[in-house]
Amino acid sequence: MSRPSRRSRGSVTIEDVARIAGVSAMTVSRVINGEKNVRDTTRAAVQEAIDQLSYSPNTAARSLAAGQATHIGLLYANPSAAYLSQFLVGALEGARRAGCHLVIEACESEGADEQAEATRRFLTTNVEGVILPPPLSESQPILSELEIAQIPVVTVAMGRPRDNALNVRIDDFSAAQEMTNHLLELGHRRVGLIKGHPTHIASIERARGFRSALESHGIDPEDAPIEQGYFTFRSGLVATERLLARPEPPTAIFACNDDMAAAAVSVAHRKGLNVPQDISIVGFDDTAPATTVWPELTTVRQPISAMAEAALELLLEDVRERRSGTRTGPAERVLEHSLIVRESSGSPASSRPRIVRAKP
Amino acid sequence: MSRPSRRSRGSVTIEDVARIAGVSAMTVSRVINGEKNVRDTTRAAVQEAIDQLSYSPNTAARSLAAGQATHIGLLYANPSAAYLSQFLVGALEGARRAGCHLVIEACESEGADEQAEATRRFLTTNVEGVILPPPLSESQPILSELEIAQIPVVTVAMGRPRDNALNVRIDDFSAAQEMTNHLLELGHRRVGLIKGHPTHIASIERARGFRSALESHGIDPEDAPIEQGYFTFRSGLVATERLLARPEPPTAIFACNDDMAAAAVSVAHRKGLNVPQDISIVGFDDTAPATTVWPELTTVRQPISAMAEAALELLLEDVRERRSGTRTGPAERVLEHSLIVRESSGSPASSRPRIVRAKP
DNA sequence: GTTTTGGCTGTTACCGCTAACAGTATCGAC
DNA sequence: GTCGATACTGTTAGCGGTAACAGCCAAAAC
Repeated sequence: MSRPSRRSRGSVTIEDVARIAGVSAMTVSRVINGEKNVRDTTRAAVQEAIDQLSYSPNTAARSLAAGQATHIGLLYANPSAAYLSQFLVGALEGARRAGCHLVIEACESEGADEQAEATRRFLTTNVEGVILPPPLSESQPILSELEIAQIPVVTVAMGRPRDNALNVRIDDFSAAQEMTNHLLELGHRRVGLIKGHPTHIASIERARGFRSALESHGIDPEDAPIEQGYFTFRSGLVATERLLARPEPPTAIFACNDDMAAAAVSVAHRKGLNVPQDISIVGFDDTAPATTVWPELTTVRQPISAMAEAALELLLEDVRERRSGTRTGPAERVLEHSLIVRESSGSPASSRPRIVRAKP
Repeated sequence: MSRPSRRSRGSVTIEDVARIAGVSAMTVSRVINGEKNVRDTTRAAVQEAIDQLSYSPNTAARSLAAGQATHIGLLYANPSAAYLSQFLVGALEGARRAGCHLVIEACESEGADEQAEATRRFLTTNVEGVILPPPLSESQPILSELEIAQIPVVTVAMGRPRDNALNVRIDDFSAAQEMTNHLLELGHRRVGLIKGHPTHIASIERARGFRSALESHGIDPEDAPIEQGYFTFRSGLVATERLLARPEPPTAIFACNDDMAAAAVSVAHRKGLNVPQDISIVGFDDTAPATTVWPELTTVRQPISAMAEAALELLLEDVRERRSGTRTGPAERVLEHSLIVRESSGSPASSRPRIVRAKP
């Protein structure tokens, strides 16, 4: 039991593992990093030593020695708070695993010049790659500025991948289709849509999915009540008012995110309509508002945290490849979504009376 | 222009700065870390070299060499998403500056055993200190478990600091008092309160501030309509229903957080009441719901990000002190809050007619 | 048998920074 | 003039890993 050296944290190091396993530190390093060229028996011995000491590598030493990316930027703008916090949790987890730091900054302005300016300012922090969650993933000024700086970028939830780009998304088209089918199968025929922000490709994809589902059920999408929204609660209020003011108001409303769906519920209640008895309302994203309003929203779950992690992974891979000169070009990862049915959707009143009448 | 060494990132190092400034690397290090014992002229020369090269220290090398804390835990449980994301942004910024990593984990369960178990599991990740934002800052099972493990802890928004504890908070009592005064000065006399979660000291402090303000305006707090809430939107709905069902409903409602205030607005609308003409509704925290509902909420701004940063700072200081054996004992930091007046508060109907009548 | 090949492992030299300690210069005190 | 004390600055030796390269050895090729 030798006295630990000067600054030792008393933590388990790769040397300790090497000693126990009877190999060199380098071999342990190889095992940790999953390199091949290590005999199976050796690998097993090392692994056992690692488990025995419950060793975990020091990320600081690791990134220092390997000279890997240490700072990854995350530029965000005011998505819903719920979306952001989930996204941050995922990105953080990925950053911890990779041993890199997240430099996060808000870019709330909408003007092209301000955005470009903010991006340039951001780049002075020496980040080696940038993650752009929506809505900034669609911001041309920012993307151009990053391209000029030759910084690798990964966009999240961008529908139309750029050339040479990294992107993580879900299949918005299919998701919207499934949700619309859910409403149609409940018996709804007049289904309204509150679209998302018009410049977001995700909105366009969701609207396409909506139309496609209607068509496959023999309904002309041209007749469907559709209102423009902007992903904000406020825009949801306006759109819902318009939908309900129509001569033939819809019996179900599909809002392109949960914030707008929550707004729709609020308007419905204000007009004395019960959800889902009088009107079904469904959302998209499965963020906090989906479960804080009453009734809880039927919605599409996006794996937001996982998307953030995937984005970070993709980005780090690209940074490494650029360093070693082995670019593999654009990459896109599409993650799984799922339909979450809660209490805000049900059969329309027009189809329920039949059941009532069927009673003796 | 010598060829850079093997793994060089081509980035500016402390050596480059030292060369330009004509001193040793150690002196540069001293300047960076703000140590005294550096002559002013030397310090200036170094600073100039730093600026000239726009040098920024490599955090990995720094934490490796200094052996400082590298992993700080953040255990959270379902506060409002808005609160969490702001908190994370602040904590992240602090972590980046300090060059440490944030290990964050959710602990949603409410049971004491599950919380203790989750805490123990969390501790296997070798974090050197833990940040507890509300509501976990009040969780006895977690605090006990951390105390057993002898891990430094900083609580956020805990009203009653434990012995030997680090805590960051705002002055909830004064803030609630100011908010209540605001309503009273608008002319309200029947002001209702929706309390926060009963076990949170912050709730108790806010209720105390509320009562104190009433008293100083000659109103008996015992007569004030007060309902219990739990900081959730749902609980706000119930509490508001009760308040408005009273024989003499309040003309103003002070909800102890924004989520409940948003719920109050929603109920008021459902009952056909206009805000603030028929009823004033104010919140607390200034999180996202405050500005997503209509009308926007008058509320108290808590500097959530700054609180997170302060918490991290306090914690790291403590970790360092423990290492060097110079404990300074408990520390608390109280940050400034501010009253944000928006559209959800106004004079009560009963006091407005007088103004109308005063017209010719 | 010798050479080559390729899989596996160890050695060395760092990555960029800082703790600890070892000077060196300056100044006042004796 | 010598001696401490004080203020400043430099040197050395790591922190805990990994890149690059140098072996070593058995199997394959000549």
